[in-house]
Amino acid sequence: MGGFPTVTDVALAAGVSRQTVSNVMNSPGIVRADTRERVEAAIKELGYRPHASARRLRTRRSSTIGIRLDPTIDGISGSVLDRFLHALTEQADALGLRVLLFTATSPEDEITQFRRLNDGADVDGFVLTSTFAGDPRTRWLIENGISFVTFGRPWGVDDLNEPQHLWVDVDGWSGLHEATRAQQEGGARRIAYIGWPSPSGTGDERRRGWYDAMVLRGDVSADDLARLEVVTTDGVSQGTAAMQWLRQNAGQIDAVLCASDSLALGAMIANPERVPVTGYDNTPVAAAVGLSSVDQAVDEVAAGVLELLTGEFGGQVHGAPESEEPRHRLITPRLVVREFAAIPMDVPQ
Amino acid sequence: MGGFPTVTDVALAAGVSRQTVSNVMNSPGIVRADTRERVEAAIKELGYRPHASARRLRTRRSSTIGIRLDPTIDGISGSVLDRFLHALTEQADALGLRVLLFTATSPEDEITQFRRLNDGADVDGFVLTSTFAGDPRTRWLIENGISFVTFGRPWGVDDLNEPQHLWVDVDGWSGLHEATRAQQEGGARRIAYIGWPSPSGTGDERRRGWYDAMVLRGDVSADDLARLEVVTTDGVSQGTAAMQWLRQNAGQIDAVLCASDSLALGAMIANPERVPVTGYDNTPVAAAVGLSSVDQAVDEVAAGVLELLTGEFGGQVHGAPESEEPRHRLITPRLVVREFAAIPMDVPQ
DNA sequence: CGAAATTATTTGATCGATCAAACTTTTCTT
DNA sequence: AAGAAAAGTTTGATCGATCAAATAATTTCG
Repeated sequence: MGGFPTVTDVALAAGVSRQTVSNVMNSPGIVRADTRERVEAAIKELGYRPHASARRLRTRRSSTIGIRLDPTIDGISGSVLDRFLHALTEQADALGLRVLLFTATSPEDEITQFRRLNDGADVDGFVLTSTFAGDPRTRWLIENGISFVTFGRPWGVDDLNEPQHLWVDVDGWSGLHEATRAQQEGGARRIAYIGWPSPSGTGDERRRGWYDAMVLRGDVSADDLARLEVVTTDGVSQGTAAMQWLRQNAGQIDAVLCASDSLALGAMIANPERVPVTGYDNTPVAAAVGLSSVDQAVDEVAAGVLELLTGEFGGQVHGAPESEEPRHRLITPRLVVREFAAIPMDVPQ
Repeated sequence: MGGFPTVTDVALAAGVSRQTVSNVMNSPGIVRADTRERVEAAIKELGYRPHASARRLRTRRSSTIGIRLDPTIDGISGSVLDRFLHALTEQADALGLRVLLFTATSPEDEITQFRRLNDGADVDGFVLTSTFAGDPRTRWLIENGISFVTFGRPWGVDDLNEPQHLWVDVDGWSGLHEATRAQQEGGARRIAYIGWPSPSGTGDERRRGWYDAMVLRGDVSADDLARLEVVTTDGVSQGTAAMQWLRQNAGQIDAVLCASDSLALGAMIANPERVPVTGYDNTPVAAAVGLSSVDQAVDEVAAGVLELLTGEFGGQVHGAPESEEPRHRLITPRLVVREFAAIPMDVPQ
């Protein structure tokens, strides 16, 4: 009755010592088979569950990773992070890891939180999202020897190969390249691109994917290519405006690619000719209104993040400095093609 | 050098005992002022942080609440839960509580997770979302004496006043009622409603809010009122279809209210006359495209959830059985009015 | 003023698990 | 078959904090 059973209770029931019970759970290999079975039976019988905090205290390991929950940024694209969070939680669970949330109002505040969670032994490491050039957070974590992996490559000049910085990212170039090729194979020649102002790490990558594919094909002049590109900040109404500009100034348009689903949604609205529009992020909104979109494959990202993080936990960080294992993962996104059908534009006939 | 400072280190530095240090942190009132200051100085000096797991082991309290991260359901409306999660994390933080995530594939699986997290002393209680009639989860939690609060009232017949079931919900009736009144005051008389099929706890509530306001005003006949209502499942294309149906069959329409932003987005697309459309949930999509919407006030919900949960932690559950404190909170949502301006429907002039 | 009451602080035990090292049993060598 | 090596199991100590009870310091009051 008195609370939950402990290792001692299990040991008593199975007729072995505490440590053997512990071994059955943590290094089953070193326990003789028949003993192990007896202990496992007792565990089941008593409904024993290890006390997570006690274990953490002793092992100095929390089996928990911390992640900051961003304030929903622009709204539509923010859902990528939600899906990532979900995938991360799910896969972490399968590895026996927990995901602890926290919030922060600024990078500096986030560093304070890092310190708090780390000092309190609440987490073993962190997952960072939305990194930016000269990010103070990664530097601080490296300096303090705290494990972390970023979703998003480091954008600083020298940082890309910093061995202490593990990262996973999605290959935006490849995503836009594939999207462009797909349209070209579908017969489109004059493919427009609505993107973000440079410099923007991710934005420039994506643009280059479109640009390279267009140049590779080579059936649009450089002048025309310039006319097929619109630069604008992110947002639905910006997408609408950009699309209107294109229709007036770019001549014939066979397809439109966008740097985000927000822009794509906007573009689609100002699009009575139903030119195929492709967005980026494959957000729920894209699915709902029937937009093609480049899917960031958050499952693979989450898997990569956990692989790197647990590899690190394995203790090889200070151990084998020249391990062959790569320090990052570049995930190839998937193009999701949808028909416009879902959204019957209601234009008076 | 050797790891982080402990209470003992602080005690040594301040020239007091471990326990006094502990008291300074947990019951500062019983420590003499000058002693307290000395200890606080030492804490600051050494950069001491209590070891969370050690404390949890001893106090048998984790200061952590568990919440299931739902798979993004319909996509657009799913973001309400994200915002709630964010608000919850932020406010929990201010109370010294942590938020731990988990996933589950079914209610049964979720119960398994409850057991795991509770037995392992990982969490002190749970927050449940998306409750439904006859929910097995709440019953199980009550039977096992585990603290929890639901976001969403219990929909079962007798459950509403079950004293063990603490809940916070948003008053959907009031939200739609206010939205209807706002349109009426703006001069609209024939206000249509696009809702979900009955029975649906939340859906029926919202519909009734519209209905009651319409009847109260009394300038639309019962027959007409019936024609102004469309029932459909949730989704953007369903919203579009419903709007088209209304335009053909409902006669003059001054405004349209919807049970969700998904429906509202769909309705708005099939709306060249620019009849005002109001959605529900105030999702980022609504903000992006300029839809009016009923905001669920997730901040208040989160505050209510934590109030109830920590009140419970305070230990009065088995203590004062007839406490005057209400066992639930009903939050009144806010109507957010937006102009259509953000989305210039691109109809050929 | 000195004993009782009150307040402040310290000491020893404990939460539940794992580590490190000691001990016992089994298996391998020659 | 005796001794060494390996495998399996047990014991005592420990992680860092708090609880409970004991002690010390201070205040109250007859």
